[in-house]
Amino acid sequence: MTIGEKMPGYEPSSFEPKWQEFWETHKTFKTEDISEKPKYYILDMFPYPSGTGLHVGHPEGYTASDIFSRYKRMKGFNVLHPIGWDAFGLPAEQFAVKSGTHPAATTQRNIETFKRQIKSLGFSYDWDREVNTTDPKYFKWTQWIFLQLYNRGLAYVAEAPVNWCPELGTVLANEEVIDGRSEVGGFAVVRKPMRQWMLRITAYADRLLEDLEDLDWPEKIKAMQRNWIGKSLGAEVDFLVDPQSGVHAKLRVFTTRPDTLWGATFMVLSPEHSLVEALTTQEQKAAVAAYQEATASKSDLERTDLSKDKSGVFLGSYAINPVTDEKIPIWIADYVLASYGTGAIMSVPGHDQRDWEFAKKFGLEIREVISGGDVLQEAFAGEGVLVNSARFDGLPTDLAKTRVTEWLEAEGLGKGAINYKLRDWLFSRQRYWGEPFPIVWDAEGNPLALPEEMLPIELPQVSVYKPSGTGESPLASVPEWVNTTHPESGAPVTRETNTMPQWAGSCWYYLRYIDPNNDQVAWDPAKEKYWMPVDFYIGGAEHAVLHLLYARFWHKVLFDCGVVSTKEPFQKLFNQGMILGFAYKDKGGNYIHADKVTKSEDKAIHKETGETLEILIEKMSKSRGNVVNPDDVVSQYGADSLRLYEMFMGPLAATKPWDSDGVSGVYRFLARSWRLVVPQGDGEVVVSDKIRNDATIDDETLRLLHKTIKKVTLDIEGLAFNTAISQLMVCLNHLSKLEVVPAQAARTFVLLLSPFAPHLGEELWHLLGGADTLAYTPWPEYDEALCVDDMVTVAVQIMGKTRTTFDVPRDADQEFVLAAAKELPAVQKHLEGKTIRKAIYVPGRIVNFVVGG
RNA sequence: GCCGGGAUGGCGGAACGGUAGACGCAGGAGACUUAAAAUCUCCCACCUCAUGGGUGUGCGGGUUCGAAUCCCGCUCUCGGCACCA
Repeated sequence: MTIGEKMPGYEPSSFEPKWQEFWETHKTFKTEDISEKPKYYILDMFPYPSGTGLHVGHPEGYTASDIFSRYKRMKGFNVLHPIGWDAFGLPAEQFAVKSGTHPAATTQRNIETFKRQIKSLGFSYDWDREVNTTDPKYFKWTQWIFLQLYNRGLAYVAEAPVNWCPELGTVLANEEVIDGRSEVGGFAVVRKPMRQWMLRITAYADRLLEDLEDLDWPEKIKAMQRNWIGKSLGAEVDFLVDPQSGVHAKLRVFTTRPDTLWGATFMVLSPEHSLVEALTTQEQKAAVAAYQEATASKSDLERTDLSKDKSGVFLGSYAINPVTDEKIPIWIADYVLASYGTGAIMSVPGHDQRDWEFAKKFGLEIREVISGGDVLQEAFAGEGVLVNSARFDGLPTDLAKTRVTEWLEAEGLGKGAINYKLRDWLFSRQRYWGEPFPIVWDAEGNPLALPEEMLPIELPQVSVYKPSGTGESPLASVPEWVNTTHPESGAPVTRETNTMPQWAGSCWYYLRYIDPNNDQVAWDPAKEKYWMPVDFYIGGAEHAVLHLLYARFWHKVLFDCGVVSTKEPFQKLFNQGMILGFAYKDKGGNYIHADKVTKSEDKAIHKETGETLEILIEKMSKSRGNVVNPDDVVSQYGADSLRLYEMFMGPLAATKPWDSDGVSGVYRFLARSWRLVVPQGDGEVVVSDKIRNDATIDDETLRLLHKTIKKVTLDIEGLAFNTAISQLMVCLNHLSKLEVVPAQAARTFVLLLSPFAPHLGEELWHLLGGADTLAYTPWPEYDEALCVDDMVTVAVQIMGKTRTTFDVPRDADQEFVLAAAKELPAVQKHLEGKTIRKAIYVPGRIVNFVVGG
């Protein structure tokens, strides 16, 4: 689109940078630490400053939170709206490995790009509160929080099978492994035992679950967290190993179905179970060893592949079912996981599909103990009534679970138990670019916490960033850093060479924003009390379990330490939807970059070959060639148009495709808003003489204005920005047609527009005689009485079919309206020869005649 | 398989149980212009023997004077989880 030649048209580039500079130099959005005003803390999810810069998906959430922030300021709130950088992480380190550039330099450059881009969109952040997780002044306190965890026994070292990624040379958390491959890079992941720092998040499982109740979060996210924590109620039951086998041991199992105990016809241990060796008979030794080896070399992907057949090996020995006293065979199989429950199960093939498949394959007995299905055809896992279960026969499932558990406890055979899917959090990484642990090791191999006064523990300079491949971080190859003395005893010690995962810095950044420059404490308690909790947290759903669960965990620990005043950090959470982009594929199935495509009508044509391409709507990514850069949109249409389009596309929560043509629509709206105030002329920017201070507002305009204030206000509160914008369009369409525009009406319109298009808002406000900035001008109020019309259009239906409409006074009574409706010619026609059986009038809405005969 | 969302014109999307399709994009017609761009005005679900009538919110039922909206049963689709005993 070319901007009209006549000056002074709507030219965002002529004033957008000016206002950005104004806000910056006047510190317009500087937040008072503590104020008499009510507080409102609105937070964007912590961005990772990647090398590729922003794409149009990023500003969606930022724009929404900015609109809300600006609105809240105008409503009289003291608003905390900060931004910063989650800047540790793998990409900068991988770049360092390849190029030798220090990750700090890469990080710095990326942050500058992000800042430039973000600032060009006019977001109202308090830049004095910017934080950066890689800054020693910041990670000093990340390390301090780790010490609090350590001192409370929540951080420990364990030799644990971990997700080892040879390609990345590091271990990964369960959450960073997707389908047996690394989330970053998609490399294969194998299991390998290693010494690792773990955080005891499982100790908080119940609180993390229960406290979800009071949070104003999307149900979907709560469900995902509940699912991740995976609380199961059941029982632990002890199975005695058959004394004839010569082994005196008990096998403990966890089951959620104690009511099916009479149907347990065999047992299965995980291949890693500690009693496997002892329970393996001589004849089975070779087969068992081979199976264990095969399992160990399998990747998690192979091991969890559902479509594969059940596999397993008989150990040769037997256990005694404690309720039937029968001998049942003990097997190992990889469908039983070492890391869940006790690593052993009682197999009830009649009532568990996995056990059923296993029994079928190996010819094991399937016994029905719950009636209601046909266990010869498939396992019956539903609820039913107990059979073949001695004195418990006839009990329904739920009652039987309780009764059997009570009986097991009384008999000393078992007890009620709870299990969680949630595992402790694997907290160390074999990387350079992360926070060092404030831990040293003594000569005996005991970890010692360094005193708080020594923080921060900074990263040393290294010459090589590549992981050694042995599982040690690049820090291990810096002896002058590793070898040190203990500050108190003076004894020689070695530093922990692992670093913390990227999640560490983002677990508490929202607390640092409250008091970002404090070098005495992590944050001032009085300020924390004033600002917490975060009132509104906006970000993508990709953080549903990882970041949000970890941050909640840390927050609860800090709460127990008495350093935060709320038990939850984020009161309200909202996930904006993903923005997709049009992608194009040729006949060969290759993606064609959007630059090489012309769209005409509904077809996409390859500019060079003329081939008609397939049009797809997919997630934006470099490889698909469908990334839209906000810089391009800003230079073509201006920041306000980008912001407005992001919000106008559809509901904030919805996934929606970016259509660059759509930007021109909102651009045209902003240009018409400009022309409402500044006429198309040939000279300098002057306010239109149609705008008059002395003009009185006609009734129709006044009512439309109040309706608009109401709709925009309620829509902002409900995050329905798309419909707020459409109402502003309706309002402007009307104002544009007026011969004389009362200045008061124009000013109100500008105020309502300003959170969405703040640059244009400020510029027009200024032209209309407003003082320096409108950022703190009170938000317009509406009069409910002026939000309705005196005359309303009522639809007239015969048998629920609309036949015509007519206007009546809003407060006309039913009798009058029904009588008037009957007289309408269009109604008469349909009533002819018929009897009105029932007449309904919904005031101001509809008349419906039910007829018969 | 389990848990969540969705499905409305050519497209993005609006609609307290009450006139389905607001607002915008694309498209069409016109005005202005030497012309184009920009701007402005109007049209724009489908069918039809058009001042009217009929059909329409993924499919099939139901509740109701009245259903895109509520209930029951499906289909398709997008996210997430997935051998968790």
